[in-house]
Amino acid sequence: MPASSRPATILEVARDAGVSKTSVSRYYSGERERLSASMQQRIAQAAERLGYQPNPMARGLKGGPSGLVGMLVADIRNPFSVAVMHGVEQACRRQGLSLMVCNTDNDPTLERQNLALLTSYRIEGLIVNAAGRHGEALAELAGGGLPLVLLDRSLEGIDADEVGLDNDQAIDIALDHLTERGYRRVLFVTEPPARASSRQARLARFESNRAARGLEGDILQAELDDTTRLDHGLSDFLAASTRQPAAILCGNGQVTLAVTRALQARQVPLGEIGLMGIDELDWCQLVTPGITTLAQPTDAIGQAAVDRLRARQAGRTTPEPRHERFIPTLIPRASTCRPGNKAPDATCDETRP
Amino acid sequence: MPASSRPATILEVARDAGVSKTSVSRYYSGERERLSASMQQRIAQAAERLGYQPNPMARGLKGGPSGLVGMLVADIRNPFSVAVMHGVEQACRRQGLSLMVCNTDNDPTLERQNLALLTSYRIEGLIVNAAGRHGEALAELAGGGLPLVLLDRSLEGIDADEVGLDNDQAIDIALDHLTERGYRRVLFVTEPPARASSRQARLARFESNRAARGLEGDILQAELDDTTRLDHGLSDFLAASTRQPAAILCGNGQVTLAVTRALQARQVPLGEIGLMGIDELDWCQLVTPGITTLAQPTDAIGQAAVDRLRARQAGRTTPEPRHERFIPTLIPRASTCRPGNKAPDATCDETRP
DNA sequence: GTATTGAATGGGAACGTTCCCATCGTAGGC
DNA sequence: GCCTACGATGGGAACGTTCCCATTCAATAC
Repeated sequence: MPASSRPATILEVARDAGVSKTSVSRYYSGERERLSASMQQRIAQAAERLGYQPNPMARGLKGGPSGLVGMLVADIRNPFSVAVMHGVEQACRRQGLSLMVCNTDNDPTLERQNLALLTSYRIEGLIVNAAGRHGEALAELAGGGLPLVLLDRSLEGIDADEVGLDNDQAIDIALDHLTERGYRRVLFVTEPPARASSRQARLARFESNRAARGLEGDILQAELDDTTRLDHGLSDFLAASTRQPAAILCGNGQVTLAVTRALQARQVPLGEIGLMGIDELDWCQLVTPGITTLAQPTDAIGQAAVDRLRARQAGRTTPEPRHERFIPTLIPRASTCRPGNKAPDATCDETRP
Repeated sequence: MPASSRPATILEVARDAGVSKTSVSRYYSGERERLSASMQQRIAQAAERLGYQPNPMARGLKGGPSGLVGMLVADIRNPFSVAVMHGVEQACRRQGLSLMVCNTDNDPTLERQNLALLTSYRIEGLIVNAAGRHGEALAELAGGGLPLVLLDRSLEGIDADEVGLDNDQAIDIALDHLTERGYRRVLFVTEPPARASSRQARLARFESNRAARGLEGDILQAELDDTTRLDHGLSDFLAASTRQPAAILCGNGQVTLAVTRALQARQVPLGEIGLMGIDELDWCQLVTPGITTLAQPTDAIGQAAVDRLRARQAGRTTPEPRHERFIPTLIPRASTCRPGNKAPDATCDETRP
């Protein structure tokens, strides 16, 4: 409590308790049981009296465990990333770990800088959701023994644990749903997949399975701030879809936002033109008539990432890298409800499911 | 580049370059100019060769500047917090500072823990957006000389710099707008203001100025997960508003979300019943017919917070704590457009402004 | 030519920990 | 009753920096 300007050191506590600094150190380093009861008590009292708090800097210098986990997030403004981050955070807390998050704003330079920052703080594990340039730096770290988990991404040349959505299943569920609702043409809209493996995976699955299901369709790749391109792509698709019921499938939440804006701008009636998105967002329920989504189990994903990290930390051996894939939950709403749908299910009756 | 398992130390660089560790230290501590050209070059080469990177732990131990700024965020899932955080981050980057963010999930215990974590890493400044319990700990830190900026909150007994919305002006702008659009009754919906000063400020201003403008109205305080209470409050207000054009003013973005959900559940026609929110969100434009909001300049707020921090760091003296208040921008949409509005402005003509 | 300066550089002690090793009892085995 | 061993404790050397101080050397002032 007596918060002098300079925090108390282990030596001061030791003096105050009349013991050696080694004993105090032991008390705080998980060797508490090795100490006699009376000593434990004296140390506890002295520490309380002086408001002692171990200095992680000094601890980290000497090489002790830091209890720190690092996380690299590509875009902190993406609600999906935040949701997963929240899951990671909770999981860390349960394990007594601290989390240090860095946002890279999709900038490879920042990515590298933040990576340097995190490693310099001696993190014990790293969860990466960042882009993909500079994979070498990551590979190097992983090679050096740092437990590494790739979140929603895989990186070429890196053989690390991965945690994320089961992209194939997600696309299948989406196509099933759209087919069942009577749509015969589907446009898949995605951000440029070059740097994000999950985009690639979704795109690839869409390409290979669309035709197999007898669906017509197309693909639109666009940077989301390039509204012109997006608009044109959507127009073309809509123009070509006068004969068959058509739907749009959005590759992630950001895409859903951009597409919904574009559709609203041209006053496209949702439902008649189907709209479906991967990632559930606050507002999908609110936009008339409600947008059908595939919700990712973000908490579970975060938890799984931390679990993988711990497993790596514990096991001296380096077992097969493990890939954990989660199945999304379909949240059907009226944006995928054709007016003339012959086999309407319950969802299609109400406006707000 | 040669990433040996253990990172290179300053001593190794010194040996490799054939100079003393002191010189290398100087090279990395901003005293580079004091070194001769040839020495600078030799050090740079050696460092490059060995992949040297100063160890912030050791640096922090010795008491040198950490270049670290800490930030405590009450709720990372609140888009407003994230937006400000992003502003802070950018500002830090420009100043060459690193940012360490901790989410407290509105939990006082976590708040205390994270505070301990941040201070133990020798942060040079702290930006706080957290609740309000444990103000003593903060006061203590500020008293100890740590530059402190309160973000969107003020805390009793703490005389620190504050940055945030000009709550009085915000409420005034909102009331002006609603009046102008012809609404005569206004319900102000807010989360419990006990712990957040900005909620208190908005509430107080609403209470004092509503009547002064000749508006009828009421106040609804509710926890947002208590949907029953929210529903009842809204029903009561709507039931009592049959004679006069009525509008709902939401105290922040979270409230806007909850209220919009509740209104949609009871199929209230937006516009006829006015709806307006403080905080601009992705989807406010998308929900039919568009929700009028007051947008906060989040980037500017984040930047200002960092500016305050720097000013404190620089000035040895402790000048008056300064309060910086930002004016929001009105984004008028059709949710505040009465069908029978006598003096419609441009906005009311289009569906999606 | 000597004294004075100041710039460029280096040596070594801290910073607060952890951890290896040494020391001290004391209990158990003979 | 002595030796062994083990449990409890303490001393001191690291860890990688920074920073105070000392040293060197050349240039300038007398």
